[in-house]
Amino acid sequence: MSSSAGPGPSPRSRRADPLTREVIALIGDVVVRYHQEYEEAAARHSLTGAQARVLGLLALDPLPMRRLAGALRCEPSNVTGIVDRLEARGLVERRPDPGDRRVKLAAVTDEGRATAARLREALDFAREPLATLSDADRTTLRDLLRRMLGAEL
Amino acid sequence: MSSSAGPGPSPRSRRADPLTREVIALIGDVVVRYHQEYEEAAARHSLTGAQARVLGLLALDPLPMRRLAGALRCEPSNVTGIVDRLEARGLVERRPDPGDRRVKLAAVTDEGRATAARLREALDFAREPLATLSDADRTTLRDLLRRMLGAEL
DNA sequence: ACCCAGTTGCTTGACATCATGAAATATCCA
DNA sequence: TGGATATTTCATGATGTCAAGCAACTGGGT
Repeated sequence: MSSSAGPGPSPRSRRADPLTREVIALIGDVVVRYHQEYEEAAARHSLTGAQARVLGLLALDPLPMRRLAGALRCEPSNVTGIVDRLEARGLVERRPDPGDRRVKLAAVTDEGRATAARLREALDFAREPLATLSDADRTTLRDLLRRMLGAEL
Repeated sequence: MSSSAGPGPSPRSRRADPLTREVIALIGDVVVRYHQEYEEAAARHSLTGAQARVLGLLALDPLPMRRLAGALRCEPSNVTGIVDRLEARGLVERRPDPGDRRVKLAAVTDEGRATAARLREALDFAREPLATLSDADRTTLRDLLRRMLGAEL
């Protein structure tokens, strides 16, 4: 993992200062809210969070099961069940990969695409809190988040 | 919510501008990374994410099961199982509430407190992509997140 | 005071989903 | 042919919901 964590002299004596701790706590709050609203939005469409994530990914592009597992960061055997349930509802279908008969491509159906689109609209939540920020603020926030994430990507 | 799906001019007319969409996407990335690191840090202590969250809450203060469920935003019957598993490991104990014999207070044991402390250090350390931001940047980020979250709290 | 009904807090049970890991199967590739 | 890869199946466990149950608190009415 990130053993590239800088020239830190002592790995754990590194107690964060109050400001950093507050930012961490705030990010934690954001994460909690995001997850909560994501699950609720999915539930409004009778989907679980995992199913909604898969549907969202497949709406962009069909994917082999293995890649789907990679995107979700879980075992391929887990994806089998999630796609099974989406397929049982007619939102997703499995298609053969013409180039490799071992591979099955998961792809959204028309109904699945429509559901994914409605779901995305429902995810307005992230937009609302942002409404209180001016354009300049949003730009600042974007740059800070970019740098934060870019540090280890 | 948006049941205003009438014969609207265009269903996606309330499409957010590109800047807002990018910020939303970045927040999504932060959420994904945060969760991943949280789960990994918990796993390093042979805990699940839910168990780690409960342990972290109880390390601050003993709580009735009901309040714990409220904090986790799940059903009380679910908390029973999570606390059961923590109790089986000696990290948490159930104590009677002197004021109301129906209530059971979940409280960390000494060992639980120690585990919670180690866990928190691991999390602080893991979330240190913030280190790439200057003090001024962090202050700015803090203020932006505060305003974003404060809007609906 | 008493008792009874309703409410509240927690647990239990049945069930669905998500997640892992090991083993089986089919296919690819060197 | 033999080893690697993609998917599935099975067993298992954690998390989550809901309904039902028990214990304890609370508020009337007598």
